[in-house]
Amino acid sequence: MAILQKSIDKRNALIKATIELVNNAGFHATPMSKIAKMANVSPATIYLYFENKQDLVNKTYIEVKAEYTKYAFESYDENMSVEQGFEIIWKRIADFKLNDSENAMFLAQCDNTPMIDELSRQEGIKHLQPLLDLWARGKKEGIIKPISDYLLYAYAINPLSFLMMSQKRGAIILDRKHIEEAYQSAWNSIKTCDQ
Amino acid sequence: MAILQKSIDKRNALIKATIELVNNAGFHATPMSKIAKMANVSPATIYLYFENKQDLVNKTYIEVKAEYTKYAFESYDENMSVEQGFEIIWKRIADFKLNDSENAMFLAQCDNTPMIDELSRQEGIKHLQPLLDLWARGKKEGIIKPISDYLLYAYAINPLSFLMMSQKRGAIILDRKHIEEAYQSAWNSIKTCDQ
Amino acid sequence: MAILQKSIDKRNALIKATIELVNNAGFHATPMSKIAKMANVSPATIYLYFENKQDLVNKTYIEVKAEYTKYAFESYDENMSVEQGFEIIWKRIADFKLNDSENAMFLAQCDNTPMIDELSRQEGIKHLQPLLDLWARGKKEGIIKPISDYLLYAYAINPLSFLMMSQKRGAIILDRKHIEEAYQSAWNSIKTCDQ
Amino acid sequence: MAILQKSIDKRNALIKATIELVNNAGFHATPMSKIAKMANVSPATIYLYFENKQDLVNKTYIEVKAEYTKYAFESYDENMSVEQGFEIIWKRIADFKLNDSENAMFLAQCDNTPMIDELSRQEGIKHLQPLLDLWARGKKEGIIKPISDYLLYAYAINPLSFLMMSQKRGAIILDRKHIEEAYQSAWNSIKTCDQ
DNA sequence: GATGAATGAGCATTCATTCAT
DNA sequence: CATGAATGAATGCTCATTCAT
Repeated sequence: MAILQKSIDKRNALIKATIELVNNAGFHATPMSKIAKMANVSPATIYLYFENKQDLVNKTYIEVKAEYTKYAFESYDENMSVEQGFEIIWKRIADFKLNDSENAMFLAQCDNTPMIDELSRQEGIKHLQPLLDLWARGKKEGIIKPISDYLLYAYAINPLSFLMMSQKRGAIILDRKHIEEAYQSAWNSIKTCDQ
Repeated sequence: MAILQKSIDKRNALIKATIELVNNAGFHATPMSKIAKMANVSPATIYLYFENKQDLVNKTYIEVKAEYTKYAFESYDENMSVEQGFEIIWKRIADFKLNDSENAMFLAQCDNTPMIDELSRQEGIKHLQPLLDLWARGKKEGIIKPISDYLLYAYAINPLSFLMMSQKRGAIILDRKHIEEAYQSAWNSIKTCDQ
Repeated sequence: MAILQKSIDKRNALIKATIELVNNAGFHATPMSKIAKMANVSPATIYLYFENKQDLVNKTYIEVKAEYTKYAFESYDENMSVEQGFEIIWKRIADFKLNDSENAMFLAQCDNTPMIDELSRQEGIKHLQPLLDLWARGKKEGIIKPISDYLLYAYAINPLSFLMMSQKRGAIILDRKHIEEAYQSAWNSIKTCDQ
Repeated sequence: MAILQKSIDKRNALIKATIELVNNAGFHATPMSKIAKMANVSPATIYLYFENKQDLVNKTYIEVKAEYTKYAFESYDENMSVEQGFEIIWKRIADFKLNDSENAMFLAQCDNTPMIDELSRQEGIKHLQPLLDLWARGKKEGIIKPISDYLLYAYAINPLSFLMMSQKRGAIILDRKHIEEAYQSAWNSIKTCDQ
């Protein structure tokens, strides 16, 4: 195997270990030594790939966020109608949050905690642009309520994080029917009423 | 002042300090010594009121959660109509989350983090019963969608946490108009469509 | 024993351990844990008395330097003649350097190493003032060569450090006769020639 | 360039880097990786030329010491008179210490610190033999005081180290006049008095 | 010879918790 | 009740050294 590939593998193993351990115990309760052990490297090796613990978790956040948005928009096409486009994106996001729950949970923890640099947070937000563009189009067409994007996100997207956490905790198991109901609630909350 | 009152004051000071410090730095980045200093007591004194750090944060969570739900239901009366009752409760919750943001932020961090005992979490949820009862009535009357309470909560209530965090971070300032729009989205997402 | 005394004892034990260990191994090869062990306290206890390792060694330096100069000038009296005063001071310094060699060695290491803050170094120098005053008087009276104090110190006092180190290393054992010879050399090197 | 020359260059670069870095930060605060970087080689390469860090610093010491003594005796000739010979040697040493202060400072640090093997220290001393021989001759001729060579060195030579350090620290700038004064003090301190 | 990636051992420092007063 | 001094057990991070290439 190429030497470069080995490096990438190690980096990935570290990112993966970070996600899993931080999910289970939180940032500060996760020692570097444990991350190293889980990734099968020496603690010192982490510092070949990341500057320090904060950098490790920042980079992990950015990476997961990128993966998340890449997945979200993969099957979306700007020529779709607003409603169709929203449904496509929403379902991809639901898919990601509910199936790839390790990653989703990590993001939720980062987003509700002073665990991530403000800079990395900004970096992570940027990738949502296509959704904001879709909403802008929807507003112009009178299909989406003319309200702040923060409100739209709060009602259309963010509830999925709550559902993911609930499922993760075993409080509920989300089947196809739930997803459909959730989608309807999401759409109802942001579409203009007189449709 | 009664000696008992002095004790209560110290306990309250500890709870308050815990909230503020955990909000700013996270649970594990908040040393007991700092909490003690902010509450103007000796570190050892904390252990007269709480078993250990975990107990301190658990109890803090339960206390804040109780305060939260007490506030939420204070002006609600079971004789109100479902829609009226929901609006009353929702607006109280919005009030709490957006105005008493220290407390609300603390709850959000607890709810998205492995920081709280599962037991304490359960304990905290119980207090929401009146809202669940209201929803049950709404479903029977055909006013509220016949879907899982988790879904209802995810769409009707939880978005307020996201908005509170956004406001806390300075991304948005929520005025009366935003609140009204948010309420409409919340209601749209859970009411049955054919009204 | 008073609680205050116990504190002072611990602080002193730490200072003493620092001197001995740094003498044997150097600053960076002396772990805090070893210092703690030798002083019979926990590593954490050091940080109750000193801010960090650098602070510990700085404070140790200042303390030893103060002890050194206090000893040096103890039997000196400003009414003495220049020659008599110099002899008194010189012999006290010789006494200190050659008998209290642990302390003297520590000072020598600090003075020839980037181990001490520049600030602490300045602080340490201040105490030599009486000797400089004596030399000033000597120059005015035409007894001491009219040359820089640095030169006077280099020839009159500093050689004792070299002799102390040589003795410490076992290369020479300095008896009363050596001391007298050394004193003659010191005095010859700074007195004006035409006496 | 011959392959051998390239090797010598690397070794020299390592020695040079060691001196500069140890001067600035001390032995233990100077990582091998930094030495390697400054010498433009890989850390691993150091181990092709030296057994380990201790060996590197030992060899550096011996090399610098040899350079020092070579310089010191270069213009000395055994046929010179004792006084003339001493002046010649002394002035060469002063030259070295005050102009090649990087090297001189490194020696001073080694000589006042448990940084060097006792063996390497012995090795370094050997080269001073011509000076000791000169002194022996001087004693026989009644020109030099009949006292221990350690005393002679302490007063005649060692003060230059102190002056070099003072100059290095910016406390004094030594001009030709200072040097002449220093020489007089040195000579006064070791010559017999009745000349 | 030369390297850069890798590491185990070690270090300064912190912190939850205890205990004598 | 209340405390501040004390501590053992971590933890993040560094570094001399090795080794596959």
